Amino acid sequence: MQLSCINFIDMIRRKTKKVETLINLFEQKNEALSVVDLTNRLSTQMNKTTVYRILDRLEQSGVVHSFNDSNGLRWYAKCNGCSATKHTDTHPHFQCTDCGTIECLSMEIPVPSISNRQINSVEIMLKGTCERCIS
Amino acid sequence: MQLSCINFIDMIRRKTKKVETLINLFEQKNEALSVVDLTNRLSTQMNKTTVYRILDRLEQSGVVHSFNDSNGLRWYAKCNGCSATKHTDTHPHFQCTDCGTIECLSMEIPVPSISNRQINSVEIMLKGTCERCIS
DNA sequence: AAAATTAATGCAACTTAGTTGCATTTACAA
DNA sequence: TTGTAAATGCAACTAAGTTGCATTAATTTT
Repeated sequence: MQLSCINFIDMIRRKTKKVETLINLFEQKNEALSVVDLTNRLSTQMNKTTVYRILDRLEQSGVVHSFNDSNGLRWYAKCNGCSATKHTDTHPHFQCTDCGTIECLSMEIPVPSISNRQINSVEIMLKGTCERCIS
Repeated sequence: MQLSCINFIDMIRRKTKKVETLINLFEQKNEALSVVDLTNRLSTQMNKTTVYRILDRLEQSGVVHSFNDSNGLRWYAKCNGCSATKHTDTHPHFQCTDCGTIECLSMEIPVPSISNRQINSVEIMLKGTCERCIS
């Protein structure tokens, strides 16, 4: 288990088993997870309302961040170096239009500033074919 | 009326009044329009199913493109230089977190390629405070 | 111009992601 | 061990978006 996982658990208020279950899922891969997928996979272990609420708490704590894909579905992915007060990890995502998987990319994409407007966050979604589906 | 409006009408199969009504709304400003907003504003003139279907046809014809905001709502904005077969206008958008307005930006944001993956489209959403709300 | 054909529209019912209120249970501190 | 606050389950709800089917409107054909 990585160091970040320990931080995860420290950040949130109560270290319930269900919270740990969700955190472990995020630790497994560097992929985003859709809420629909999570509620399905966890349907025997917890109520869907609980899934929504734990994800919400994890986001408030800076453990994960959320975004919506082009189908309007909500996804969550773990943050790197964020906290409850400082959400700075705004990495781009890559969604494979074949299998639907969303990867988190570590690259930095510089965005020019715009006159008369204040930019607070940047959401970048690249779409195409992933490593597995390309071959 | 701009030239593009004439092209708009030529692209789709039938130039019904309702189609023209929608196209005119997109011509008025360089802003994206949410489907929710459109169905509300047009509720006395046409059924919401019709709004959805006209928008769908306009997108198929390359007249507009759609995307989802971070609340999962669908938005449409007019394309520049697209057709039914060639969708190349992938300009970034700017959403004001105060008033919710989404502007289309004409800037080009270069995105580096990624190894072992094929990128087909790029969706960029900048979020912050717009010209009107900043003052 | 009338008939035939095809596309567009309205309406109602439906699907599904996400939310809310409230009662109950669990975790932690005193 | 008891009290308190947070976490959970459940059921009902909201709202965006979709579907099937009957009807209407626009084009084409005769």
